[in-house]
Amino acid sequence: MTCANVGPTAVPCNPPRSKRAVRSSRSQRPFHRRVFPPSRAWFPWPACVSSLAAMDDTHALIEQRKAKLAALRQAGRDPFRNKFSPTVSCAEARARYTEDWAVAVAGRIMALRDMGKSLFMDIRDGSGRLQIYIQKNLLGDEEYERVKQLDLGDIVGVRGSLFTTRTGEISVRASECVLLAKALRPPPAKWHGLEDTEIRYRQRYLDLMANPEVKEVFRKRSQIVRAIRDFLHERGFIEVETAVLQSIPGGAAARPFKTWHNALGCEFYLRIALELPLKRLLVGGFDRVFELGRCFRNEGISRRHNPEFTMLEAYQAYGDYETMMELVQSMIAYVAQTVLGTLHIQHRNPQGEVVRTIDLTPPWPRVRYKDLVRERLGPDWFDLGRAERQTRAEQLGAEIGPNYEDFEVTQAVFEKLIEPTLIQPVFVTHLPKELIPLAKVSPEDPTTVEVFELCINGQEVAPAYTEQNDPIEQRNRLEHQAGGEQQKLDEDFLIALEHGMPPAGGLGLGIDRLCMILLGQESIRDVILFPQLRPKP
RNA sequence: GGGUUGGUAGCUCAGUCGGUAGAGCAGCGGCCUUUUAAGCCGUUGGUCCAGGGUUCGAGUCCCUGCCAACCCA
Repeated sequence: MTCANVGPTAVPCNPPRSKRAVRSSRSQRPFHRRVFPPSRAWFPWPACVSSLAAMDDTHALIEQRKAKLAALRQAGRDPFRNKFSPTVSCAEARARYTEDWAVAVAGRIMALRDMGKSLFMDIRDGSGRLQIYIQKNLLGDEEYERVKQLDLGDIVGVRGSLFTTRTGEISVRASECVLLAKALRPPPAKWHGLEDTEIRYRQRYLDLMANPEVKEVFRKRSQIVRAIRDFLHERGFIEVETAVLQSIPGGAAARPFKTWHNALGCEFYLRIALELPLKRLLVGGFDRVFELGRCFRNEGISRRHNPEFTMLEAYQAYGDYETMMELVQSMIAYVAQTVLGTLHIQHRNPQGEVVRTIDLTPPWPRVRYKDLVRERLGPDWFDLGRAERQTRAEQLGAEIGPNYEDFEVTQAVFEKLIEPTLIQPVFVTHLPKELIPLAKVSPEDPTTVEVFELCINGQEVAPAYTEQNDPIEQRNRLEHQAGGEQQKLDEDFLIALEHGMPPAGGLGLGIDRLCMILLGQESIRDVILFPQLRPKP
């Protein structure tokens, strides 16, 4: 739909930082206390959410529909049928049109054009739209009057034969038109679509009903996920499903959601990453595994952040970060080609103008972190004194904490100034080892680690490492990360590593963000069917 | 958490300087048997987000709250 300028992420991140922390770790923001004032006693819906949903059921529009419902029941007509079997979908009927073809179709009434003794009706099913033509002399007076009682939004089944109207539109000349489900509430719109963002997100069904392009986004999202699965299966990966409830949330630095198991009488956390269980599976002998799963982080909500989001993590034994580089590059190119039929992704603004084109044609450039920093911030950046660097960073607009180490200062500037400019895909490699304590040190430059961060559209989309498989080193790092809180150590994971984990490459990929990029959506809410909003009081 | 913008009929939106609450579509009643944003005539529909305040008088000005979007943390 739309795509505006991509702002900087500008969230200074404190190490240790996990690869899986695709979403920058953010400061805890307590939500407003939730207030539940006494509900109005006459109000029938406990969770009234919008003016549309809040239509009191004594509203005239609802009253009229209920009256029609009652009349139907009185006449012995069931307004909610159990079954009607269409022989074709609306799209099929149009695509495979032959004159006088007898069909049965079903769908929601989207438009009614009453001509007196005949009327036209547009119905829509999951496949698309189809016009129905209803004539009084074909149906008989009684049935015709019943059809005239139908409302926009009702779901009907129609039998008849195909023909083409004078203006060339494929239509069904109805011999029968039965109500399958009465809509008691009016549909949101006719041609404006539904624009109220709050109703769009809270009552997504209305959004899908009113805005075909929204439906297309989610259809494509489904195809994207499917293409990812196909690609990985083709490469010999197996898909697994690991536990969402964890007693120690690991694999990233993020605040978890807490929950409680009644029978076990203990606390659980919703997982914040998929990493640790998948590595256990490497130890167990699955050499290529992936999981597409929901992760949960108890942090802020924004255009780029939803509390629950979908991650892909893939691990390949006997691979390294370069293996994963090839993997993710091929995968995203495959997905784009398969789902979109192109490697050139156009992002448009609300006016429909192309604001940028992302070229996913492989190979994507690789650049070392330090080289990129020198190029953008000056060749002498790493030769500056501590104070001088901080001063320059602040001049450049980065927020620098008082106790920042040198690498943190650099990273803050990187995230604020460099990352947002990385629109075309690029692998930023060899990050300073302090920044990512969970990857393996690079033999060629021991101040860096074997990692990459894939940046597209000004955001980090997919980080990958050569995975740490030294259990002693891993324990040191995790202990450091836990800050001495032993209960946060996933002891079983460390024991697993002690049994020997093959050298491996690991990849994390934010599916929601990938969808944003591929589908040109500027808000994560537009690629998540039911984004989290504050519950209405 | 901070800033900005917004919340008016079922939907999309106007509402001037503070002076009777508006339009299109939807709905309802008519006319119309190939229309398609059908058309024509008539018509119903409002807790102007909520609560305070200023004022003779508030959709409009002020304060507080709620919800959302965007920007920033």
